[in-house]
Amino acid sequence: MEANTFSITDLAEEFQVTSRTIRFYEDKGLISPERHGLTRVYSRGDRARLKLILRGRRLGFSLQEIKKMIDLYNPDGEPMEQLKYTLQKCDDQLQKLVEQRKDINDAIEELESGIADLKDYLNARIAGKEPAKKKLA
Amino acid sequence: MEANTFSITDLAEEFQVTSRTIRFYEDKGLISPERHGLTRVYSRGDRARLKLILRGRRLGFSLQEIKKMIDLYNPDGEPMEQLKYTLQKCDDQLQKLVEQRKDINDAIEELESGIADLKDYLNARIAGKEPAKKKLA
DNA sequence: GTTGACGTTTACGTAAACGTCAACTAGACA
DNA sequence: TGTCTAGTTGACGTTTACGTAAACGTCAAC
Repeated sequence: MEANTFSITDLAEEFQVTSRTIRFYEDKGLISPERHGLTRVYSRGDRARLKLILRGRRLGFSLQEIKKMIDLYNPDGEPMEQLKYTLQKCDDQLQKLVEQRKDINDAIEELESGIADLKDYLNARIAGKEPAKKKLA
Repeated sequence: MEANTFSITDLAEEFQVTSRTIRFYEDKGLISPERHGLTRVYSRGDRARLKLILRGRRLGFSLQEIKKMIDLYNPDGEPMEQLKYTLQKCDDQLQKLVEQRKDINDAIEELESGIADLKDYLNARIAGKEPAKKKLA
């Protein structure tokens, strides 16, 4: 059977983050493992929560946003509010990402044509040996 | 005829940046206008250089990288070195942007499917909430 | 002679997400 | 007992691209 508790390095290794990062998340209130003395002991729930945090990060959410989504989740109550909040945030983030993608696509296009121009110019210089000195845009 | 010199606010307005930003670029050695007394006076060349800087920013280059590209440009010498450097940097940046785009596309996909799931779940909850009574769209 | 617009400098603040370092402790092993 | 390892805390450092404030100069207009 798999373990039911984990050390900080267990999780750090599993998810490829530093233990400092995990402690940082704790500082920010995103996760709060139990303690045996001073030592942090992570439950399966904590592990799942960390997974969620990292997933949120991958999707481009800020730690604050992630914290809100998690805070809102109350196992006793209706999950509606949390889900609605999360859904809204996801929609927002989706918009942001779509815009970013557009910006990046534009930049890529501009770069590609710029690169092509540069290459042409360099090739011409090499081929023509010494064409006239011209000004670049 | 158009003006041959510009004040800092001229350029700030033309390119939609704050004068603070332009001074910041000067701090970083990206541009160095003449002075009349203390006041900065920008030539057409300075203006063109600023344009290049902002273009570089749009394409996602750091100010450091932009500085190197500009520093390398020596009007007296062969432009080959500068062009090669710039070309290399453009290629690198292109790679970075392509990777970023991929990450963003992945995130968008994940978000979209997540959103769909959430919506399904919410709709199911709403539908099941008061089964025989009302139906909420 | 004062107002207002614009300019200058220096210097500290901001945001995000950690990294780095020093100093300390607790437990395990020999 | 001593040493190792793993863990802890707190505080400060890093990066990038500026923003903001303080305190002052300059100049033309009214």
